[in-house]
Amino acid sequence: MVDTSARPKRKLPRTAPAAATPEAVPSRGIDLGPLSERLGYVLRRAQIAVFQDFFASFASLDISPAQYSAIIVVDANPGLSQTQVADALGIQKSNFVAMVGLLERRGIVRREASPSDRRTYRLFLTRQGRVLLRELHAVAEAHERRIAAIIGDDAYAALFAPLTSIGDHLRSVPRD
Amino acid sequence: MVDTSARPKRKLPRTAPAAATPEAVPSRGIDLGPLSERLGYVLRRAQIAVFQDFFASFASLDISPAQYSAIIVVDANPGLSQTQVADALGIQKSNFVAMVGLLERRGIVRREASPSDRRTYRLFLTRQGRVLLRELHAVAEAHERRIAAIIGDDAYAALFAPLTSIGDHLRSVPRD
DNA sequence: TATTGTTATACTCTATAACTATA
DNA sequence: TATAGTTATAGAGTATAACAATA
Repeated sequence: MVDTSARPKRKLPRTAPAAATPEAVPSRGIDLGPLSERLGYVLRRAQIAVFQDFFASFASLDISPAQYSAIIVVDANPGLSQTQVADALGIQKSNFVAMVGLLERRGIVRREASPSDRRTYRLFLTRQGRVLLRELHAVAEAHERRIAAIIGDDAYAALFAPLTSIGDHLRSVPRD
Repeated sequence: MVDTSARPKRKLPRTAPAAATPEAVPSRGIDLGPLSERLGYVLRRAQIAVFQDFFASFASLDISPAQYSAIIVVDANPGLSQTQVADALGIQKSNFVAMVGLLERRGIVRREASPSDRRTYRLFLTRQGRVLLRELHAVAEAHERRIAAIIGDDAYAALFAPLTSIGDHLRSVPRD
């Protein structure tokens, strides 16, 4: 689930030379009407901007938001199965396979065969993965501070509770 | 730009029968560590939840968030060119072509040849489009009230300024 | 030369089905 | 029968290149 848009393209395009800036900035000279009072629109714009800053911040480490979240969950819960981590992140286990494979090839995550259930792998960070994670956290915190600087520390801190609440509770609300 | 993820698939899948619920809910039994203090993560989760509610709300009218935003901009700025509307929404003009075509075929938007510049079309809502827009706004407002009910009216109202600010200003912040 | 609308194309993310090997 | 990991595949969104008509 947690992923997308602001997406810098990884591979070099075959017919195209090189990506400039992803997710172009909407022009500000045109009346957006009631759009600025629609939370979905405002939320989406903010999320794209934050992800763009995230991508720019982590470009040198070549880590995406989705990878960062997976590394964090594996670190906080060593030994979880791929399915458990995928569920925790809200992504399909089938789509998680390639990501674990990549993190494993990069020496960040380790798959360990479970002794009790030979169908499952238990996931751990490698030592190198833990070192990387410290670095990632430092970059992420600078990124957070950059956002806080825009809107002020109090407004920044005040965003978490309502946004988390929306993410947690909206799905189950009945439609009328 | 403004669009995506929570995406109910429109067309019926060819190899697959039917989509159940898009963007699965992350399990809440696992420690997410510092992820819950990363604004990007929280923002993304909230945005997906809000878009899911939006899709559910507008399913019967078959209008996506991107279409809704385009209809609003055309209504608020009658006679803009496709390129201008695409720029205002932050989407590529090439990707806007199909959307205008669809809205035109559905009788919501009208393309009118510009008398002064024969390369451009001026976009307008049809009468039917304006009727639809009123309906869309009513549904959208119910959707907004549903969100406000989760976190309270004050917290809801307080989200707009900081989120808009982040969306407007983050892109131009220099990296260090 | 530059721009508008357009087509074609590639890549990413997401969702589902189906397979295998286990349980 | 059911589940874990995997593969294959389809659909949607987005980015770029290139073209014809026009400026």
